[in-house]
Amino acid sequence: MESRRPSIPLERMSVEDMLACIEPFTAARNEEIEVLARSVVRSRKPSQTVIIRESQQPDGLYVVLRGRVNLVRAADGGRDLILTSLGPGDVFGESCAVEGVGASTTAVTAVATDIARIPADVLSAHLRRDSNTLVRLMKLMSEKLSEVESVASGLALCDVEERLRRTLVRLAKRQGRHSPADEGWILAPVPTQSELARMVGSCRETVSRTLSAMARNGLLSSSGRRMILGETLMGNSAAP
Amino acid sequence: MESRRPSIPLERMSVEDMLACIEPFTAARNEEIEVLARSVVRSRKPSQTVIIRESQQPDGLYVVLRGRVNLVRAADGGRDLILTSLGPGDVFGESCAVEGVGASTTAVTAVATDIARIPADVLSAHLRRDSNTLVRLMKLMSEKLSEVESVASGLALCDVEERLRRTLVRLAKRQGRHSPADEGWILAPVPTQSELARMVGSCRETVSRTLSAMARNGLLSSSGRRMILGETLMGNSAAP
DNA sequence: ATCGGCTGTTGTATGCACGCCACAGGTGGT
DNA sequence: ACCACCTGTGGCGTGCATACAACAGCCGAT
Repeated sequence: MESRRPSIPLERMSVEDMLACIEPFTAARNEEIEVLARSVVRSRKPSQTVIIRESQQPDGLYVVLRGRVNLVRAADGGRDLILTSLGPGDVFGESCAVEGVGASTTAVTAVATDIARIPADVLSAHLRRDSNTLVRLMKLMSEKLSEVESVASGLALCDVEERLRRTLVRLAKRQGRHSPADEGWILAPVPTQSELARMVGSCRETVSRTLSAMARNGLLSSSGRRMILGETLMGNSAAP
Repeated sequence: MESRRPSIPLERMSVEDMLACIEPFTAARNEEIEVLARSVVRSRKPSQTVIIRESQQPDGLYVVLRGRVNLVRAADGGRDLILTSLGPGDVFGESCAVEGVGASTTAVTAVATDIARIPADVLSAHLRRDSNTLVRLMKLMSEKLSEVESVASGLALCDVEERLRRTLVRLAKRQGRHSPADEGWILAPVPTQSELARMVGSCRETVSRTLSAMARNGLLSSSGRRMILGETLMGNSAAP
């Protein structure tokens, strides 16, 4: 959910500095940051680890320091949909602050990931004292809502190619970097094709076919774990 | 978003009483309710009136008093998706409280509708003074998020019949009433089939066919603007 | 009233996008 | 160098959208 790109990786910063530079804490008072920092628990999770389970109350607010975490809805039959893909600086588990409702999605690491946890009671106490954080948390939620609405409307109104386009653009804007030399955006490491398929609500085979077609048409070029998105793709950001 | 069912219709209550009994204001102090009430503007809108336009900042928080309002994402080509359908007691336009982000959906009346508006500046001032409302507003948003996530995952993972089932159940639980005599839930007035189609991301014809099939199998029975959903349908509320 | 048009609702055929199965390379990680 | 996990491709079945057609209620116009 973040566009900031700190010069030092988050996992090597002090806990205080880390908190101070991520939403929703950027406007919190210093003493509040210190109170929070004292309770933060950091840990490293292997790939495919479930951190929060759907419909259960999360035990705190989590911050992704390194790696990637997917927010997922699963159906019986093994199929599922990745609703959001979170990278360094993003937070999840906000619903621990809202009493009475469990988490709406399952959070599972896509790769080996470093995370930080702020215990639920510590966060709640902080929110009661500092409404700046509360407002910013609400802003985060409204951005997330808008994103999920885009996913939903895309599924209903667009074909696979269009959905894939938008997903790649979103990923590039958040995690990629612009490269004038290659006149495009570099996206690395690219998620696997089956992961992309679970993001756009399709199957691996179709994603493979569609990506090849887009590469043929000069919209992108991929090699190994790198992908370069042409400027043509990045143009349209308005999304139904 | 509400399950309360007041004995008196909202549009006939005093503004103060009306505010006091809807979320997110149920925990607001009395003097705050009065301050808000002084600025509330009520109005009646004909069917198909656009109240809030996507990507534009709403001019206030709206309350549905009577009728129905759809939150919609439109694509070029006339096709669109109804993400949420709001009835009496529901609110929309929360994003007027979050600076910097426009509305994520267009709000349009489905039928002739009475609404009340709380101007954006009055609401913001109130939120700064009373964090109870802020917290409840956040809870509303998280419920909405969860609902939209259900829509998205349904579109990706379920066929039309299953999506229609869930949509009907949602509508019945929110607006319908239980009738032991008919051993089922009475849903009246039912949205038109084309409206249902826009809710489940399908087309009018398919909805018609699917409803007939469900009626044949005894899952529901419909006559005119009334529909009775059998207990069988209402059972499963857990949703991927 | 009567007529015509308009809007909303339901039913039936055709075509296509895309999901599923199967198999063959290719690639990265340890 | 191995093995597990990716990726590319062909074929096939089908759910569902597109399109066409028919009918009922509603309203204003004459």
